[in-house]
Amino acid sequence: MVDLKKIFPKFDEDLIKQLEKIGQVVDFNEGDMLIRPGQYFKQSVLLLEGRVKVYREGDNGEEFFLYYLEPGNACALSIICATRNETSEIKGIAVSPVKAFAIPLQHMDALMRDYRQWYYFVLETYRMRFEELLQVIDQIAFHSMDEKLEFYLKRQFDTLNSKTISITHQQIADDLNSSREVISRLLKKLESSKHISISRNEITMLSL
Amino acid sequence: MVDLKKIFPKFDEDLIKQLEKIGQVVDFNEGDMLIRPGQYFKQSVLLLEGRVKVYREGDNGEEFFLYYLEPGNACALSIICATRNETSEIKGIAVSPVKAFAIPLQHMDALMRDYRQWYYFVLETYRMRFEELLQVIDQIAFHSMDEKLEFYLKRQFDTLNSKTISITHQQIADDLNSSREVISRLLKKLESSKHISISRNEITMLSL
DNA sequence: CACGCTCTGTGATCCCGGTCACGGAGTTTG
DNA sequence: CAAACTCCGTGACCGGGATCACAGAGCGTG
Repeated sequence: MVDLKKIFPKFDEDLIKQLEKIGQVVDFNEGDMLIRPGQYFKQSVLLLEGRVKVYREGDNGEEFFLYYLEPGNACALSIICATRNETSEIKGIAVSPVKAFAIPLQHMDALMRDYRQWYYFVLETYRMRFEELLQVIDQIAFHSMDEKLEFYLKRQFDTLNSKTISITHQQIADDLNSSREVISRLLKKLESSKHISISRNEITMLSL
Repeated sequence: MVDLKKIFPKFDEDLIKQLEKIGQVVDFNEGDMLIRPGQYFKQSVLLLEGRVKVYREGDNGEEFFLYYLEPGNACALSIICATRNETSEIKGIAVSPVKAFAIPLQHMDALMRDYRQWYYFVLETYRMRFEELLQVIDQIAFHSMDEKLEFYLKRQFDTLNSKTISITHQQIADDLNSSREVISRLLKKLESSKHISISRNEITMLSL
């Protein structure tokens, strides 16, 4: 059994016990698509281990990186869509092996009613994601490519919690819905201004 | 007293009575700023009459139109920020005289616990706004100016529920964080392709 | 080691959209 | 009605970023 208490320290014993009773652990491999565009959620999903990259998908198959889900996070949409049986056009891909905790949607009412910490958690989840979307909008509404790139890199270093990340210029271009050449050029600029250093398949932060 | 029941038909008698007991009606004039960037919410706000235009604000005072709040809507952020005493950088301006219903945040716990319809409402509010933000991201991430403009116009016609809207090209440009000249030119194109017709301070939809 | 693959660097070109400059049309105020 | 202001139309220009074309660099595999 997984230690829910460690990953969700704010939940008290009662709630943990209840969750353990009604939910179950699900495993995914790296590269699996946890959240499919247009899918109906039948359960809420809490992330226990691993990392999930969440994209918005455009009409012609373009992708735009939104945010990462990490252990202790819930897929905000799974909670809400779950409560209403709605669908949504986002895509979530495991970028490492993932353990998740699935809670069938029919228990949401009772959890909400009986456990204040649960609805705090749900609301907080939503607030955070909302905030994050607003920041994404900032970037693409008000900033030019070089600033978007910097913001993107900061988030990567930050959430991956490392000074170097393994990624190709093409992948960055995809995440930002731009093109490789542009990203390469801008990375060069960041390198010559001593903010990062570049090598094949890798970018390491010097100072941002 | 306002007829809450008419505006929130999904709420049952008990909930309505409770809301009437703990909340109060607040009036705003056209042009008033209901939601200020950086403000702390002390209450949740439900909209009873009028319309509120919600913007994201950039670092240098730019604005970007996000969505309208209409009667029956709640300011999603006021609900959540309220529960956590957080702030957020969005701006809401009354575009007509507004009646709102304010509920002090200390009652949220009880409402959530005691009234299933209330938390359905809160979650649904959030889901809708989330969805709307995602659509905004679509527009600015994947589409060019003419498509953004079309999307923008559609939303205006749609939410204002009218074939003609009163607005200047400059205002549209501001809402889309673009410039008047560009908007004028694109509107001209839409006019010559018989999708809209233009006159001073007014745009009327022909077919979109 | 040679070949092939993926990833990166760089110039040339093009186009959308932002900016500048200006004139005219419509509306309001004295 | 004349002046002043707001709103709109349009040409000229410029720059960021998308696209194309190609070369070289790094790395794996037979």
